[in-house]
Amino acid sequence: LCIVNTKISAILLDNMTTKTQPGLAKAQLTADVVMFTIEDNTLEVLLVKRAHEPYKDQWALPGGFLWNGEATKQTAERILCDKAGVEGMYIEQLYTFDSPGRDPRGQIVSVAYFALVARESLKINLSAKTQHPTLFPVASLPQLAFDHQHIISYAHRRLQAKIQYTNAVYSLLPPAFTFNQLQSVYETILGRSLDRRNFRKKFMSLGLIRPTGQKLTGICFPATDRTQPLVLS
Amino acid sequence: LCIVNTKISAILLDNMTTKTQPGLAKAQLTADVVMFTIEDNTLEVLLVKRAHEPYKDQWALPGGFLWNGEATKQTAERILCDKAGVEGMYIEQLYTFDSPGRDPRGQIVSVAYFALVARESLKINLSAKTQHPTLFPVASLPQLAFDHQHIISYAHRRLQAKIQYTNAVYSLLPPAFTFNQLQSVYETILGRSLDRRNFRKKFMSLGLIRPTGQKLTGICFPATDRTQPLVLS
DNA sequence: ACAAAAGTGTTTTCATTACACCCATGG
DNA sequence: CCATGGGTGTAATGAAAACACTTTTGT
Repeated sequence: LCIVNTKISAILLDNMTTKTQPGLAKAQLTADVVMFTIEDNTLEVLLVKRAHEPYKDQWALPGGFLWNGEATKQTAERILCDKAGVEGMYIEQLYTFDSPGRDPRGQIVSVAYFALVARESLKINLSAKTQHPTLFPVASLPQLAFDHQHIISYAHRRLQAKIQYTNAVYSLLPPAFTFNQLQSVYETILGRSLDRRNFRKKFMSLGLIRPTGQKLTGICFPATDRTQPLVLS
Repeated sequence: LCIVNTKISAILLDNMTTKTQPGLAKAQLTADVVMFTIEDNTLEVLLVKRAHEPYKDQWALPGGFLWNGEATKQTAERILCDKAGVEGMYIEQLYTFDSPGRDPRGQIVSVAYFALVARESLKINLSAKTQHPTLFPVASLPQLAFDHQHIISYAHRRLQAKIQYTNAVYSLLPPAFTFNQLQSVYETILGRSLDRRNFRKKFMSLGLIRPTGQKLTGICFPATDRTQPLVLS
């Protein structure tokens, strides 16, 4: 199997400069976004209803084809801005999905992104053009188009891993929040309950939280400079 | 900025089914592979010499365009097989690089893979077609084409993180190896020295190593079933 | 026999887990 | 006054880090 390819690879190398040989894939690139938010202690993801075939009228991740000169991350941000009216959200590349056959229209490769947005800053745009963007609880998703169910599972696992070693979770919260709200976000994402005292101890030792001093209302601000741990007052 | 896009996004949505609108990017997809190996306590990466413009005669990661019906992972494996004569290596998707301008020929998106191969199983193919595949120490790379320097740095960081929680590093070793060889691989990748006793203790407690009993030669086999810890004899 | 590499245990420190009662608020 | 939610500390466990001498092998 290995040796047979030698000859063919010569064609490939020529292709790298001529760019117009048969056999070369005419893959198309899309960006799909898994946008998470939290509402009523439930982890939710933004879906849209497909207006066209394939998978017409089924729910799907918001996504779209790249524009000229655009990076996939910009595509993802643009799409999210259109559907959810939110800019400057936390967004990162998740994985590139490219199994042949994942899209019946042909070889369509999707660079998936995952985004975190606080529910408060979401302004979902329900005009006819936006394909009815809707939040669904991750725990009870409808039937999804393409391999989007798989992409969401992957994103959920990434999110669970990510909150263990980063402060990305702040993106899901308003600028000021209580310790219990923070813990509740963790519990929601991880799907299990955590010990209140240990949770507080851990977070305090990380120096990522600054107490506001507003004791009775129990409000904490996220550290403004998140690279530099802040001293407790 | 956000609202202006609403109108344009309607065009995009139509495009999603018609597929032939102006403004849509005609991006091309390539796979590039960062193949690591270890030789003489040095971490090395496989590079090829570009035969054509752009960056003619400069060193670059082995890579190539997708074929029809091929997944990018297959592309990466095929390329590695051509240049390094190795099949069944450890390979995983690294990241997708797509900054506009990364390739002067136009919008060329690269799905980067990273691979680990034991030096012994490498049979580098030096025919004229293979662009002189050569191993370079990661610590002293030549000037590289495109953003390949950046991709290699990213891969190196991923490798450093990965060996902390997986046994992927076995792919860099022959089937039988000594404890010190194993430790040496870790030290090479991490770029710092580790305590011999703690290293052995840690690995033994993980149950991922099986002693061969061949005490004087000090050979250990990697566990054949790596999901099931093995009992020590 | 000398030098270089391989083998071996103990102690300390730190992070993680488990666990229960008091206080304040609002109805 | 009762129920709910918010606040707090200690003890046990387990993992990680620091640390030095003996044995073996090859020259």
